[in-house]
Amino acid sequence: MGVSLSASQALRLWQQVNLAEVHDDAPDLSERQMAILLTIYLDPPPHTVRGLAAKLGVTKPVITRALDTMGSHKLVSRHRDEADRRNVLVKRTVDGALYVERLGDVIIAKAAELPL
Amino acid sequence: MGVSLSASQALRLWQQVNLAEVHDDAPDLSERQMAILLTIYLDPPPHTVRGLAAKLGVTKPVITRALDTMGSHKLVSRHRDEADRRNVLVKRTVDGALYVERLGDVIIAKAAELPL
DNA sequence: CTTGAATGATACGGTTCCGAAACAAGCGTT
DNA sequence: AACGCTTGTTTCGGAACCGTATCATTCAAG
Repeated sequence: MGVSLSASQALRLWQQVNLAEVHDDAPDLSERQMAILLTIYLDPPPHTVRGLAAKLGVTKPVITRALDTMGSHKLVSRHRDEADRRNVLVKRTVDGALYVERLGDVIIAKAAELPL
Repeated sequence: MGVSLSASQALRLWQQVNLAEVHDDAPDLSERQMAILLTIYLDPPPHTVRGLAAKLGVTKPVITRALDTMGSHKLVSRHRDEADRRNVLVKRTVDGALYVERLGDVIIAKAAELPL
């Protein structure tokens, strides 16, 4: 169970992927935005503002603002929960799925290049 | 040569490490700041503003501002190059080394927890 | 109904960041 | 000394983000 990494490999991987992301034209996401985006795409729905805030250990406005920004980039979308109209359900988008998929490819590629 | 990751593992690793970083009290670094910090700590010196800008593919003010912020957090330090006083040499700090070391530990731990 | 709790969004003052342009300082050559 | 060239910083208006507090809407229970 698990993937074994040396300290050198772990940090080099982090550097290489971050360098690749910075080099790209893709929108630079903050750590918080990245955590939100990946949680939406990896964890089972539904995803609410409150739930995301709890999972990240941050306040609700942080989530609202991050969704504003990522929504303007079409990475996520918001919909009222018709069952309980207080809730906002955060959902995936085509662009967001492409972004996440591409990120995964970069991580895999950089991991494959790591020296032993 | 290299570490083999599935798409699911790669993305889950990225999520878990980002979640851990967000949850921490440690200063939230942007992707660019992270790339700079790791380059300073992993790549051989000397590190200049111009060199970092070239490696990241960004303009010099981006580096200056990132060094301002990270310097205020004591993660890096700046020193004039006495051989050529136009240059600024970016150097490591004790706090920065601790930050990087801790990050490496988190990555290793999260990688070890990945399901097959 | 009305009240209270829950959920998201918004307002506020302050900080950081952006890209582009202008600036300041140091070097090397003449 | 004076000129270009390199290096790093600063400035500018505009945007994003922070934490705290407040607001608006909705639900659910009395």
